[in-house]
Amino acid sequence: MVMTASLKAQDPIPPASTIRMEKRPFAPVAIPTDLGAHGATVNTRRGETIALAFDGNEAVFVVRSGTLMLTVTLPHGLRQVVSLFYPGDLFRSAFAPSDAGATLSVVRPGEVLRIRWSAFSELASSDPETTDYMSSAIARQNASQAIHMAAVGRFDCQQRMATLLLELALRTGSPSSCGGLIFDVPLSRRDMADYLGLNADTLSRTMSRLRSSGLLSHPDRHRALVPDIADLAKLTPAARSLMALHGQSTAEMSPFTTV
Amino acid sequence: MVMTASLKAQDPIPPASTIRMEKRPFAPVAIPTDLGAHGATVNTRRGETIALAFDGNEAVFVVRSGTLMLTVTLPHGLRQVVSLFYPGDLFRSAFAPSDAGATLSVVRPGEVLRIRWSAFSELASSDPETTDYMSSAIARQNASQAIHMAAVGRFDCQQRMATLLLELALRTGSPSSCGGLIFDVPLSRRDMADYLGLNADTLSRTMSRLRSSGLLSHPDRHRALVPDIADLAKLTPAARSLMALHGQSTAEMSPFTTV
DNA sequence: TAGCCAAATTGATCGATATCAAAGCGCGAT
DNA sequence: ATCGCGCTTTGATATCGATCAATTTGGCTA
Repeated sequence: MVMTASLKAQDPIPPASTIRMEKRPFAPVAIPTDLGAHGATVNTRRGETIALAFDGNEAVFVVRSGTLMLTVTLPHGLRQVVSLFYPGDLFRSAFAPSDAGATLSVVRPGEVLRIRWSAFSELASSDPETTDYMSSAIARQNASQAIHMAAVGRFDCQQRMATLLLELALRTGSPSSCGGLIFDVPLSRRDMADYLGLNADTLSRTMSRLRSSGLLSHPDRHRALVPDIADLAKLTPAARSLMALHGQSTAEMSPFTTV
Repeated sequence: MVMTASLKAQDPIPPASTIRMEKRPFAPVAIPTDLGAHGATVNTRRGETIALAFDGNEAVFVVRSGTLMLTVTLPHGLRQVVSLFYPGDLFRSAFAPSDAGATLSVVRPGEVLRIRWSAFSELASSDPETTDYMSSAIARQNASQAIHMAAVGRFDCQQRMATLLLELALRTGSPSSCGGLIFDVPLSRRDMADYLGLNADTLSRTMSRLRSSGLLSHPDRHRALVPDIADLAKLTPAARSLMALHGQSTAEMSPFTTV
């Protein structure tokens, strides 16, 4: 097949000299169980926009299930999906820039905890469990954002696509009956493109290419099946980092000793 | 002049419908004065790499003066400057992704406070001033990162360049004797390019274009003079957000009522 | 001051991705 | 079940920025 040629894998050359940190796998800290008592539980519907402030107060959102997305829209319709929030993630409304058309919206329905910032910060200063949860969630998310930044700034089209798919697979994937990993792709093509800093047409093309090379298939429009996740991982320079970041959150599947 | 034609300004159309937040200018919270007692003061030299961990412990770095930069380097030499840290900013080593060749280095010499994370987090849970400082610094930096993300993901070459220059001007600029704003450009062309997700050659070209159109001049290599900051602001869709973010940190200069 | 090396500039060319346009398809509404 | 709209796919073409290569500049050392 013609297009297979362009699907070259990355040389697995780790830039050893530039790695200054020892391995520090992110030990995920669980959401404190009693956090729900301090705010409202919101059942989110797909596509819904979540108001960043309520009653004029700043808020914190804790994702219990489902997926949220933070977008900014600058003049001329320049739209960028800044980050995705998965279960365990935390978002404070002050993280959104002012004057940038920031919105928080739902890409995968689920349950979100909404807590006033004043209440949350007070709790955080008295309850160590909440403090730990907050700092570890923020640290993990910042690290994740750094990878995302590198992908958008430096990867080519296919690398970006592979990065997103791997991220989704690691975060929300589960082993499928026919081997491989199956996961939701709750974002529209446009949202994915805006997340990756690409044009939606180009993204669609790239996805078709991955599909026709057998790395990926679509049981239905918002679902993806990756027969061999290691093959996908070979396509993105961020594979190792991504696995260090979200690898063990879904501990039941990890055929990653090969990579 | 021929090239002036391509220097078209942005229509100042605010995407009103997408702005969901009221104006919330970031009130900068000062670095607690007694923070120095809990860690070491490091005098940074230009180009120096700052070890992210010391004695095998995680650390927090608080920038008192000068500028730091966080870089990741993924396989194939893909290098991305993730963010810049200015006075008042705070960086925790766990914010750097693992397996991504992350380094923290000095672009502008100054003074950095280095505190063990264990000591800092303990302090943060007992001292409200530190708590406030930490959360507001992190919030501001996250918002800043969102803008940066949009710039790298969606802006063209000139818009990115203007965004960086405006950021530097707002953060570190001071009024010059000949009118206008003068500021250090401590980054090399390559660092700027890696910050903006551009090629260094392209960046140099863009800069020459700005220079020859009179928007910018270079008294010397690492210094820039912007005669009219409003003209520069017109070139980036992120002008308003940037000004909301760092505008008032240098309160003495703000001829921005025009924008 | 001369000499050397790295950084920056500039030009010529190429290519990846954006753009524009036309089908195709799926999903919700009636 | 059918209709209609919006999302997606795919093709043809244009374009911006990357790449490659040749100078030029600047800073540092001897």
